[in-house]
Amino acid sequence: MKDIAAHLGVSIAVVSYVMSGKKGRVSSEMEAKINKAAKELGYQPNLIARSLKSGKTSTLGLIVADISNPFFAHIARIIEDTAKQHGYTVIFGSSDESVEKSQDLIDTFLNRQVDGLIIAPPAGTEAQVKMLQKKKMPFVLIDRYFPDIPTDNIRIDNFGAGYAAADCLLKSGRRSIALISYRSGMEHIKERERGYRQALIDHGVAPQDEWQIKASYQRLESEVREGLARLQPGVGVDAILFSTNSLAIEGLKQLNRMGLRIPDDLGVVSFDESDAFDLFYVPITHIRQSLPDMGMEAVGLLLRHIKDKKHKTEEIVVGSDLVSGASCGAVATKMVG
Amino acid sequence: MKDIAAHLGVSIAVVSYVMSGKKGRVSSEMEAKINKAAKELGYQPNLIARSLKSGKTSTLGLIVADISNPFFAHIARIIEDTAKQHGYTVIFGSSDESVEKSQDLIDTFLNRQVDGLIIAPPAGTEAQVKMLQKKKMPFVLIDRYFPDIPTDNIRIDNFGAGYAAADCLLKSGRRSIALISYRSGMEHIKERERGYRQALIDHGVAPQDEWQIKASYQRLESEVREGLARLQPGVGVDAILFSTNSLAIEGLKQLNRMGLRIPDDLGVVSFDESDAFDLFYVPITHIRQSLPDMGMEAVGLLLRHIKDKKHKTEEIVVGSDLVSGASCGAVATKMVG
DNA sequence: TTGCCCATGTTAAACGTTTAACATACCTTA
DNA sequence: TAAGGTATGTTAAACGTTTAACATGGGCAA
Repeated sequence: MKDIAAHLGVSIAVVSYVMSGKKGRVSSEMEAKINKAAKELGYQPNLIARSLKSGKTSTLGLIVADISNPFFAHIARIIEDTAKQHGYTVIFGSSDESVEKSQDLIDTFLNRQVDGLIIAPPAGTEAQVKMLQKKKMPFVLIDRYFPDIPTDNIRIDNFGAGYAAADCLLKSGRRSIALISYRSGMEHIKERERGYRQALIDHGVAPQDEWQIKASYQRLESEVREGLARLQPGVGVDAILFSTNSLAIEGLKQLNRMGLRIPDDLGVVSFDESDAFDLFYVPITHIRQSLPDMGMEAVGLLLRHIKDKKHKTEEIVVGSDLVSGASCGAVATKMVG
Repeated sequence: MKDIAAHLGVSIAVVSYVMSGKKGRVSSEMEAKINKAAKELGYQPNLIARSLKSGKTSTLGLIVADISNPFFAHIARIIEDTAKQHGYTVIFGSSDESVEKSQDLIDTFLNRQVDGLIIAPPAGTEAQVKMLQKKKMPFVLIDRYFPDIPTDNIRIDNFGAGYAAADCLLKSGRRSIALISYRSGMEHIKERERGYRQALIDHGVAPQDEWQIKASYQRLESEVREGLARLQPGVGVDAILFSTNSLAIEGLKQLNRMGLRIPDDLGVVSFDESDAFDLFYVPITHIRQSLPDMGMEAVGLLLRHIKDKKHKTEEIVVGSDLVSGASCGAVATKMVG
């Protein structure tokens, strides 16, 4: 801008007026001259300076458990696109379900003056969420949420989805159904568990504690292995419900290794999507969450909150549906394609 | 900082000196007082202001074809981690293999004053790359590269990998081997094609033009379908080599639909990794690129280039290997696990 | 005692924008 | 013709840092 002003022998202010598109502030001849000079000199605005002045960065921070997990990668893509449509750029970080990394990322993003945050919060980060609220930093939670802390959040009907998943297995005649989930105790997982239990009860099956296997994010492989050993699938239980895609992928690998056939020896249903579910020798029935809706709603809600700081908190439930493969068991009737 | 200075009745400068860790510039009592006040008042540095002054943002821009593609999502994760270790944050964007979107992202990132860029460039973006060079903006290319433009870049030995992939099929007794790849004409794909052809020739098989199917990124499904129809797999060709994971996923879905059995009716090898390859009814033999190396080297090289603008360009070839499944055809001898 | 140096703190300019407040000249209108 | 309005440009302060240059006072050597 300085160069343009000097080149034309005018003040920096008038250049700024035309560059920032203020109408009616400068004559049209001057505007033309300045635009011409700007093009010639290849002017590009310095967004950092702009941000410093305006206090806005047009940047959103995205914190997920792991960007390389297809579930989050897919959401990230939607968020990126939606944010761009509104002139925002996204910076991201992976928390690995760690409280410390999450705090670290939040601090980093705050220091970088992001305008808002989209977070899939790890278990145990209630304090971080409250801190954001105290600082009046706009944010929305996705996928997970804290029932005791009212916040903007986007999620599916986890109870209903858990119910539908178990229901599918029960309707196929399965009676002893295991649930493999994360140990974290996050509410969305608990809801899925509740849905699963209710479905069992509604079908006259008493849920057994030993059917519920918990694995930790950090030691997925070994704990899934131990869990499966305890379950004795095919003998002890006749079906398994996985509450996330990563659990299912790991579980299916091990079931393959154990030589179990699905759905003959064992019925299987999972949450989330994966190319592997579609291409498995029997397509895996799974709960599909509407990731486009989740991402778009998250950005939309966040931007509304950024623009109107007094915005009351909203909880948005987006769609999910059961995609029928043949892994439940009733091959003939369930196959969809 | 202003608050701290006022609170202590000192100048802003001395606060700045201790906050930015300048040693020997301020007495230790003063330093202690200021640190205490900073903690009490919850001071957090404004990185935007810092950046404006220093001209450095400690931010890297990452441009990939699609962050929701597991290949790029995985690289993104490595890059994120490596960048964080060095105090850098990553902003990302997906080009969808579009020249315009790529230009758009580059412009956005430059305006945001990123310190450097990591780019998987779409076909036809030579001019963009040259523009970056003219502006002396540090960047490194990953996965793809332009043979006519010397740039920092990280890639695998695409010729060797293509050769190894085809070799595996040939050694299993396949003679008519199709290659399905992207139409883009990017050098890394061409190299894979050259490797494939050379392997055929070395095994005394004359490559047929009609064995080479090209699909465009934007119309993947229909063009793969048409390509497969022309190939008549199982009749016209006895094996298919896919040059990327997305092509393979799409292709395998359609082969399933066509009722073809692998490896009995058709041998298959793919590039890249996927959970679906491991969990397919027969594990898919594939070329695994060392993503950790690619990501870490990319960040390392970029930071070297940022620190030393006179750094001469480097081309780094990272490892790749053939992960044997049973999809080549020689089930008995090839199975690995 | 004088003169210097050193340690420590302050002042002010700068980074690239934005924008309120001011200045100027011209045009109306009565 | 005078008063007021309008159109257009300039000045300068501000955003939150950093840092060169300057100021001050005390300690030390000769």
